[in-house]
Amino acid sequence: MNFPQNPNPNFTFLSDENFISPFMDNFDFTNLMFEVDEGGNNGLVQEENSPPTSIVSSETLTCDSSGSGSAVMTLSKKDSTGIKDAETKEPPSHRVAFRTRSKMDVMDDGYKWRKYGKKSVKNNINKRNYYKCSSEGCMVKKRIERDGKDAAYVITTYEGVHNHEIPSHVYYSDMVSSYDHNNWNQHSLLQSIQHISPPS
DNA sequence: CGCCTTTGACCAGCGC
DNA sequence: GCGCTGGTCAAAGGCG
Repeated sequence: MNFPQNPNPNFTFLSDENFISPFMDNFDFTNLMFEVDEGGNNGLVQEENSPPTSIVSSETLTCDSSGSGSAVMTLSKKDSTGIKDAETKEPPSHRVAFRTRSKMDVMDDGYKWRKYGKKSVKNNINKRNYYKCSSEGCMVKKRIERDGKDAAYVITTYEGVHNHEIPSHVYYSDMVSSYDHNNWNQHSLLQSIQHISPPS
C-alpha cells in the first residue's frame, strides 16, 4: 500500500527522541484522514458510523504517551495512478484532513498562513476558515472548521504540497523556549502525521 | 508601511 | 433553468 505524500514534505523538524510532547492529554488525536488525489467527497470521515476505506493502526499514529486516537486513511477513486499523477503534475491534488480535539482553532504547523475567507457551511453552526500559504508561489491551502456535532473537535484540511522549505525552524525553537503548551500540542500533531505518511 | 484579518460579493458546480 | 452551497476575490480597516 502506498501512503499518501505528506502535505509538508519539507518538514524537517525534530525527531522523536528530541520531541516528546508532555501535553497530549489536552490534545486528542481523534481522527486522521487522508485523501489522495481529487475525490468525490471532501475527505472527511463522518464519525465512526461511516467506515473508512482503510484504517491505520493507532499505534502507528499516536505519540508516545498519548494513546488516545484513531487514525483513518481514506483513499479516493484513483489508487496508485493518482499518486503518480499528483507527483508529476502541479498541486493541489494531495489532501489531508484530520480531526482533533483542541481548544485552539488554528494548527500552527510552522508554515505561514494567510486567511482569505470565512464561510458558514451547511450542517455546521460554526464558520469555516480558509487559509493560503503565505509563501510566494506556494498554492497550499488549508481549511479549518469546528465539528458541527461537537465543537470541541477541530477539522483541519490541508490541500496541496508545499514547494518550499518550512520557514520557521527558528520559530520552533522559540516555541520550545517559550514553552507554549498549545503549540507543543500542534507540533506533536504534525509529527504524528509524519509518522503515518513518511516522505519516503 | 507592510501584512494581516474581516466580510460581503461574486463565481462555479451540483442537484432538482 | 434555478436555487443552494462551497470556494475565492478584493476592498477596507486594524495592528505592529
